[in-house]
Amino acid sequence: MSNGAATRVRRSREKILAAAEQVFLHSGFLGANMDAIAETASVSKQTVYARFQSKEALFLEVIAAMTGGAARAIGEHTEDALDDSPVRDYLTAVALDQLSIVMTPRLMQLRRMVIGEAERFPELGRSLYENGPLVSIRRIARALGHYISIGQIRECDPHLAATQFNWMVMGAPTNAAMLLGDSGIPSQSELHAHALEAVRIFLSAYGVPST
Amino acid sequence: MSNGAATRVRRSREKILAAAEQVFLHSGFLGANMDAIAETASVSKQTVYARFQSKEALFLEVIAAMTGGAARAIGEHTEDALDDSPVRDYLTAVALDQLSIVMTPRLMQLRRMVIGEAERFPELGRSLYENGPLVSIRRIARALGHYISIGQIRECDPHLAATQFNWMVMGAPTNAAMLLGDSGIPSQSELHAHALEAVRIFLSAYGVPST
DNA sequence: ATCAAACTGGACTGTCCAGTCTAATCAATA
DNA sequence: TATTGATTAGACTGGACAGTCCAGTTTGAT
Repeated sequence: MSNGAATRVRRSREKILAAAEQVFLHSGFLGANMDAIAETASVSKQTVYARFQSKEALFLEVIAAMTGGAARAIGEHTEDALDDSPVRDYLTAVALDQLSIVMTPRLMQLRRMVIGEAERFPELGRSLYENGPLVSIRRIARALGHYISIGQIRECDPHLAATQFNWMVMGAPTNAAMLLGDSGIPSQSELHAHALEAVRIFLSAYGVPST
Repeated sequence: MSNGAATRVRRSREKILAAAEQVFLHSGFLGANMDAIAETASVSKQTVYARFQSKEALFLEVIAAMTGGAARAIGEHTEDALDDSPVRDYLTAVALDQLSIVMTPRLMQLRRMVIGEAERFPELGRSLYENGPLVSIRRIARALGHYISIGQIRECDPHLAATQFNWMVMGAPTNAAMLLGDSGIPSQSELHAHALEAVRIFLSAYGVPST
């Protein structure tokens, strides 16, 4: 095999990323300490700097990896397959999926940190917005377009309606989690009830009476 | 007069608080620099430490003052006086008021900072939550209770309904502003349209058909 | 004019930390 | 076994910064 060294490099790289994620999420960018990251990764500081140019570069990679991971997770679920089920079922499934994927301590910590660093690293906020909420909204808008065309949803701007729906579902839990910490994340059953209620409200405004 | 010195003390105190607000909002707790605060306040560092025990104490006072100020601003408006106007008018007024008070760069920066420091200073997040959203929700819940009793709103849990309404109004703009920075704050006309639509949706779900 | 409290500028201390350097060790290949 | 590249421990540099100290000045009241 000609990959002995390469494997070692990849492994230490991953250990460092995992450690950095943990430390950064807990302490923020300025509060994090490169010695602590190296120690958490069980790696020498030198190795950290062999893999990553600087604290800032490491930080950006950690955030990019987490943001990308979350986007992929959202993308995998609910892959439009439900197009021929009733609107109510589709919306309910989307709402539950999103809540269960996003409302985790890890992603809420990521979000808190990105918001906190929005002044220093504005591109992170934009990236998280575009890879998170915006992706979901676009997907929902596409589905709503379909449901409008088959008469299960009133005529309306699908993107606006999708935006409304998205934040009806995500707004309350997200904001509570932002300000109250992980203990502000609602329980599974609360989230479930909240999702059903959001769908009910949305359909009573945008649904077609007949159905 | 026996207040010469006292006046001076109060004035320098206010200059320091104003400067600290500016610097902290821009750089966060760790990123802020006490020398910069003193210089911005046109005051010597010594004076800063004569008024405030430490960086942390100053930070906490700044946040407390801003949080309290915002809470007061929300409290002053919409002082329940609208109890005998139609629900639609009341909800519209509340929504517009809240958006215009809260969706300002200054309060959005405060919110970003509190979220970013949620790990270090959890009590700030709780305080902002209780003095902000929770106050509004309670007020709306009280009003909804009234409207339920006079038959303009369906039977329901007023607190839950108020929570839904609050986040339908505030969720989308707030979250955009958190991740996208001040440029993510919607324009006045967008906010206006958004408020009207939120009221429409809410009433189609919770309103009484007759009216 | 005198006094006391507030204030100033700036030097100073101690600490923390990003990033570098060195000399030695370890692991895989050939 | 010899070579090569990855890794390690830990010392070190330089800069930033919270908080203190001091010696002198300003301010307002008596």
